[in-house]
Amino acid sequence: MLVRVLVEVKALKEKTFIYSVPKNLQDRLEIGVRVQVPFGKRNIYGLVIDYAYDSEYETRDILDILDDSPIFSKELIELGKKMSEMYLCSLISSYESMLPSALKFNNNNIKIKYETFYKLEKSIENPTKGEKNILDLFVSSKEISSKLIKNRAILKRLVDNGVLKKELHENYRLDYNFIKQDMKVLTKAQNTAYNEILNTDKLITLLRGVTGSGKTEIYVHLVNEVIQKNKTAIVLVPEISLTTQLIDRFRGIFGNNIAVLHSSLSDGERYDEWRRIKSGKVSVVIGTRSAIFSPINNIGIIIIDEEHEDTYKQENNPKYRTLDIAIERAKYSNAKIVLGSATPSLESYAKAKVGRYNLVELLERVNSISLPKVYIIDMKDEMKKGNSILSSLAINLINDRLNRKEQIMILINRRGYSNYIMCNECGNVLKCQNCDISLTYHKSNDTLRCHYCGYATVKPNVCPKCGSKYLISKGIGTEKIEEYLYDKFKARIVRMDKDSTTNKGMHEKIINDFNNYKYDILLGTQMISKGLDFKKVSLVIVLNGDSNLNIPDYRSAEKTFNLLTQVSGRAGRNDSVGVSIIQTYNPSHYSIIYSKNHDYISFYNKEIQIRKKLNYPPFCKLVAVRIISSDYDTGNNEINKICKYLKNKLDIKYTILGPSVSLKVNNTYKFQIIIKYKDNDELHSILNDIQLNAKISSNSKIDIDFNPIKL
DNA sequence: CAATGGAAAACC
DNA sequence: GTTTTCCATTGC
Repeated sequence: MLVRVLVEVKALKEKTFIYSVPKNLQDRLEIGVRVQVPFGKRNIYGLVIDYAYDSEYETRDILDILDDSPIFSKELIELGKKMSEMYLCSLISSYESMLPSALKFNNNNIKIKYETFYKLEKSIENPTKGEKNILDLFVSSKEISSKLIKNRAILKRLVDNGVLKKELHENYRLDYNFIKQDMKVLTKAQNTAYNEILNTDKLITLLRGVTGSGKTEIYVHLVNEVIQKNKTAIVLVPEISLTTQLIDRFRGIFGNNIAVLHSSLSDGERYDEWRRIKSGKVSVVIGTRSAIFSPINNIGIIIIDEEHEDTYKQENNPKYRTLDIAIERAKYSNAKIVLGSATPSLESYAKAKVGRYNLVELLERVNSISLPKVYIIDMKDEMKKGNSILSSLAINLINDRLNRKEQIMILINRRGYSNYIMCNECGNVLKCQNCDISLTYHKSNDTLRCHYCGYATVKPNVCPKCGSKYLISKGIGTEKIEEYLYDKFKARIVRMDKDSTTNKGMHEKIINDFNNYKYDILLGTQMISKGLDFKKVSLVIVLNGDSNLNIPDYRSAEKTFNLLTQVSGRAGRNDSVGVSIIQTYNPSHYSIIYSKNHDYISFYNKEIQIRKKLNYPPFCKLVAVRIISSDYDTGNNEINKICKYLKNKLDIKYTILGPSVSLKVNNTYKFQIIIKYKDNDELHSILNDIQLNAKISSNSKIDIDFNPIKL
């Protein structure tokens, strides 16, 4: 018996090896188990990914099988192979991305926890009082946890005499408390949408529902329907900590029949959840993108909530798009896919409009609560009035809301105190030593920090270049706003950004406290713009509504529109009409104008024309070819070689942009070429060839990224 | 012509 | 990844 084994040697680009399986291991061997094999002079681990029928080499015997049952089903084994082809990454990286780290090839640190139980084997005559105490426990249940049995000595005697039998049960670290909730009756609009999703022949449904239209309740009903048919569901969310409300709802309905794959789970907890899923104890998995690889069978539906979010793209190998994986898995199990969003990505909406996806739209909020009124404030005018941070309208409305004991959310897209520190004498801007990025001042601990690499240093008193002591801070971040708000309003303010939420559970605490009206104002970065639903919030203010517009990316308008629409949807979700204020220096930009009226369709129509004119997705596809190098000159050299080669190989059907000049980040340089294409076949094999065969200097490496999200 | 060392290939 | 092989260079 021969098998193909993927060995755990990362430096090996893509080699699998054929081993023979000795007789005594043959009945335990299945595809998807991990094995120990001899490799050269040492013994290493590997994964059985196929049977083999002959080998041109002399084979050696597998030494041992590590798993009692395969850690990958056949479906997932095939998916791993497919991913490595699709994204031009190694098989190892494919499979590793699909596993909880506890199972990664050589990780022995995480152990399964066991709890000891006892089972009654036979009865005894004339038990002593102590024995009777123990035996009485077995009247109500067959198995009793060792935790409930106090008297160890008698227990041991009963086990020794064969009265009780010891059994180990796998124990899960997580224990959820939940209050059982009832399914809500769907509104007429929700019910129509629900039926349109259930009855479609198309693989993918795009559910566009304005904020507050009750998408979650439709998901609940869809998942319920799937469970009734004895099938399973995967529900994907962009970031777990921002989606607690959705999870609470699911847990309330489905109780312990769901597993949640948190980003903040410990490795042990994550392993436990993985095993609960694998053992078939749950029907629903809720999680972030990697939950798409859950070891769950017989999938009936895959829901991708907030489908437009960038977090659905993995940034390291395999650089997959969650939807692409969802499609593979849905096809395998004959499942449906639902993409949900208030502001679908242009690509998804375009596909839905031409009929490739089933388009379902929910245009009204539940109970017809009107969408917030949005004011766009031109900060150029406000500056003339001397309002550099908050406009007069914002100040008035904040005071008004504070008096009415209502809550306020303020979004500023930058953390820290000030953006950068500049010397007023020589104009020097203080930069990170590892990156070509200016340092942000954090007043709370008087440090300068690099938001790219994490470098931190105490703020110097004098300019490191000219020695002048006139260092001035420029620009505003969350810390400064917090200080300003406190001075101006003396209100109860809580700040939520990457700095105030580093400790485990802080996120939830801030959200809960704010929800319980322990604060008047929630101030934060992008973090507060998504998924949160606070009843008492009646005013939302965006301080630099145009900050995304300055980023040179073909999606910057889309990002701006999404952010502003999502944020202003936060206000007035209950009975009062909410108000949103967007402060900007670009009040006439279409992404801002259309977000004022929550007018996705007009935004789409405008933006799609621009995409067409400039030939950007959805009118073409993109792939980034990058060189990552520790040395500027070598990297520059390599990317130019590749660029030349590609220009030679690819005909005019392909547009090659770049190579772009690289900034230093964390002491490495990234050089990039973008290729626009429509038809992938020829390009894919050329890129594969480059990746496998191009001779690249040892201080550089090549990196290929289909559908890159950072240009 | 052996010794050396660094790059390339093999490892099943 | 470590070990082995290959091959060009160097030294005598």
